[in-house]
Amino acid sequence: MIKKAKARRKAPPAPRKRRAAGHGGRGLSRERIAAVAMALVDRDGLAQFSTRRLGEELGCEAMSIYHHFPSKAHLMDALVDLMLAEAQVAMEPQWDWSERLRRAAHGFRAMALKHPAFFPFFAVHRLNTAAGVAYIDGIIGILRDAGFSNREAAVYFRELGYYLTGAALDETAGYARGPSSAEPVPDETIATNFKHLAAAAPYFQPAHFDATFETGLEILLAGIERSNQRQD
Amino acid sequence: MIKKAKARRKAPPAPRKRRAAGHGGRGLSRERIAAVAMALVDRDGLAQFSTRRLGEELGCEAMSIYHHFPSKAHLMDALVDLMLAEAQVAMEPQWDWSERLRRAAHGFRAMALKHPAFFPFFAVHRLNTAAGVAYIDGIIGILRDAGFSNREAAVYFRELGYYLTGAALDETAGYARGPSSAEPVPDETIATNFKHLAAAAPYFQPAHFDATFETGLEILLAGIERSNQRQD
DNA sequence: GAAGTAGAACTTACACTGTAAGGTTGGAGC
DNA sequence: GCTCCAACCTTACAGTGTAAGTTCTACTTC
Repeated sequence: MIKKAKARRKAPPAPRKRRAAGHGGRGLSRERIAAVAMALVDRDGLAQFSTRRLGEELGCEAMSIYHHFPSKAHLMDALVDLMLAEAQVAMEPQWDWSERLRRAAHGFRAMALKHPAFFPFFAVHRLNTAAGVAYIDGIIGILRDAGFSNREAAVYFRELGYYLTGAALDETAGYARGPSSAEPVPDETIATNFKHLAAAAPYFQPAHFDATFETGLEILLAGIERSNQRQD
Repeated sequence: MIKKAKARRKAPPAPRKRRAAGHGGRGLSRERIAAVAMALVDRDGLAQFSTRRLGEELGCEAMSIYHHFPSKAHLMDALVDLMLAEAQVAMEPQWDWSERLRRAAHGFRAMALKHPAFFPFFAVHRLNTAAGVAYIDGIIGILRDAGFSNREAAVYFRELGYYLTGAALDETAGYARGPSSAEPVPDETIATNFKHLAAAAPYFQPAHFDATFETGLEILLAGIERSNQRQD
């Protein structure tokens, strides 16, 4: 049943691109594919990312990737887990629980800002990968160690998560960063018709991101701390 | 230069689907296209939404949509503005500023929950459509009326927005709703390896969404209120 | 060395996507 | 009867993820 596949070709076989394939060479592997994919997303953005472009970058055909990942979704999972590996939950017991939460929050934000192009994907997907559930479990563990009930831990985990996700999303896909509307409202229109926004506009610049993030985080942590004192 | 276009056809011209085209008929219009598009996204989800599917639903060819919208991005803008039209900022002066913010927050959340399939798109796009800047301007206006400086208004607008976006995103694309990982961690693994998460899992169910949202919102509003008293 | 084998990579093809370019139609205004 | 034009349709193209089938290559085992 072997078809005359070769005979069908118009051009000569084209010498296959060399790859070492040995230990540590340029051969493919889950790790290398994921790392190159992340670099590609970082560089060109999510919208440009495709298996074919990734193949080019890896020096292989697109379909070779499927030998290592059953689908693009599986590859994206690997990128999510790469992200999470960078946002390790602070497990050091020398800090009290609120300081550990603060550090975890900063780690999360740093992770997002390190991969701003990928974060919007991260944000709209459930965190039920291996590294994802481990991450969640770690944060809840901090809250439980602090003496919060399971219900309280779940609630405060969520409220912090809401804030962290929204903040990271705004800094990576929001004002002046993410995909714009097809016909953005011109600045002149804002200046004349939306005085409040125009007046506050300077404070929407990236220079104010850090301070905004910090004060909001402190409001939340203080609110959680207050409820803790009331309980005990 | 008129080609023999007709002669090229294999099948007879196919009687054109009737559309009234008159006032109020089944003819196309920006409004009808946007409304049907939103209904389609609500029903089948963002991933299934395409111009061809929309054309089917409208009873026209995909390309006819382009007579009313220059690109799909423009159409998506219209959907964003449809969403915002449902989340009107509470302008009623009978409420004090914190109550107006609370009502705006509830309006935002209700909007997201009314179109859970579309919200993830909404969340990762800049809000620089016509309705978008008007919305932002309205919220900032509330804060300015309350006596906050431009800087404070920008900061608190953002912090509230972070929370609202994150909350809505989690309720529409998070736990048990949004796109899952390709190979989700099975429940048994969570039960055995991630005790904290397993114990808190019941409180992650939708039944707790309302209460979680409310308490977090109150923490933020109280924090903002406290800073206001300190200032004045 | 030769032969066999299994894994890794490649090739082709298909059903989708958004949309550029141009063709057709029916009705309004003269 | 004529022109004009908005509205809609047709075709085609470059891009996507990926199923299915094919070929190469390194590593055994004689």
